[in-house]
Amino acid sequence: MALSREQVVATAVDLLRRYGLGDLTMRRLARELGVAPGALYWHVANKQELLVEVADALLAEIAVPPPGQPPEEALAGLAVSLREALVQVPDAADVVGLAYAVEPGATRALRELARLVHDTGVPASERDKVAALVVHHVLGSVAGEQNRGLAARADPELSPPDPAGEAKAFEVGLAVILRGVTR
Amino acid sequence: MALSREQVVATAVDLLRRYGLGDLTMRRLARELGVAPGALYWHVANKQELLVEVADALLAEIAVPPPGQPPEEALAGLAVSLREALVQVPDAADVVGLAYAVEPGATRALRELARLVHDTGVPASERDKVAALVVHHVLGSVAGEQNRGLAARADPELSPPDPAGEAKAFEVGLAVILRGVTR
DNA sequence: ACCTGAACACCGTTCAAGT
DNA sequence: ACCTGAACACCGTTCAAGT
Repeated sequence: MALSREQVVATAVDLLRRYGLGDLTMRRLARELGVAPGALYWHVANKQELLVEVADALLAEIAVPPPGQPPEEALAGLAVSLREALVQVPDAADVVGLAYAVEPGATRALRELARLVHDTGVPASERDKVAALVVHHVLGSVAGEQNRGLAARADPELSPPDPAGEAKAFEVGLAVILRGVTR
Repeated sequence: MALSREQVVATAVDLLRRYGLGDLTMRRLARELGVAPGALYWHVANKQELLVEVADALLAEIAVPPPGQPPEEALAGLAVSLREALVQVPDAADVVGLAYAVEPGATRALRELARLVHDTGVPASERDKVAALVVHHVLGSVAGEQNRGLAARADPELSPPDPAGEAKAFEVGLAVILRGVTR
C-alpha cells in the first residue's frame, strides 16, 4: 500500500518520542518506513514542514479543560497539562517552539489558552502578550528540565532533575504570572 | 602563530553573528581560521562545549545595571538589555538556552539577575523559580521574534515583526511578572 | 604541543528514470 | 501518482602521522 502523509507524520512522532530530535532524520524515517529517502519528499515539502506537523500532532493530544471552572483555574490546568504532555517527549520544546512561531493559533490547545487568558479579564491589548508569556514559561520549563536531564546523564557530578520539584517550580512561576494578571 | 581557544571561540561568535547557527559548523569554522577541521579538537572537546563558550561570550558583553536603583527597576532594565543584546544575534536563544540549562549561574549577567530577584523581596524558596521565569521570557521572546522574522522572509504573505512592537510586548510580559512578584 | 590528511559514518535535498 | 537509485554538497569526530 502507498505511503500517506499521515503515516509519515505518525512515524516521525514515534521516532521523536523514542529517540529524540537527533534521531529524527529524513533518512532514518525513510528506513523506518521501508522506503528510499527521496520518497518522503513526495508527501512533505521538507524537514521543517514535517516538524511543524509533528508539533501539531503533539499538541492535538492535549485535552482542553472542561467548562464551568473559573478561567484562572482552567488556564492553570491547561498550562500544567501542556507541560506534562511535552516533558514526556524529548526535545518537544524545540519542535513546538518552531511551530508556535510559525503559526501561534494553529492548534486547539493554543487557541484555547488564548481564549482563557481573555476570560481572565486581561485587557485586549495585552491578551496575546500574556498568552505568549505563558507559552514561553511552558516551553522554557520543559527545555530546562530536559536539558538538565541530559546534562546529568553526561556528567555524574550533577544530580538528575526531580520531576516533582520541576513540576512545583513550574507552578510557582505560573502563579506569579496569574497574580500579575489579576492585578 | 598557534591557534588559541579564545581565538576559536571568538571566530565562532563572529560566524554566529553573521550567518547564524546553520553556518556555525566545525568545518566552516576551521576554514575561517585556515586550519584543518581536526585542529579544532585540540582546543575544544566538541561542538557542544564550544557552543557553551559562545553563549558565555555573548552574555559577558551585557552591562550590569548601575547600583542605586530600586531592585524592580534594575531587574527590568537588565532583562531589557539582555533581550536587546540577544535579538541582534541569530539563534542566540537556542545557544544561550543550552548554556543556561547546563550552568545557570555561570555568567555575571545571570547571577546579577538572580541577585536582583532576591532584592525585590521574593521569598527564598521562590527566588530561582522567578529568575528562571524571567530568563524563559527573555529567551522565548527572542526566539519568537527571530522565528517570525525567518518565517516572514520565507513567506511573503506574512508581515515581518516590528522591532518596537516586539520590545513593547516583551515589556508588557515583564510587567506582569513584576506585578505578580511584588504581591 | 599543535596540526594535517584521510577516513568513518552520517546528513537534507534533488531529480531523472522507472512503474 | 508514487517511488527508486544515484548523486550533490555537506556534516561531527577520530586518529595515525607529521613537525
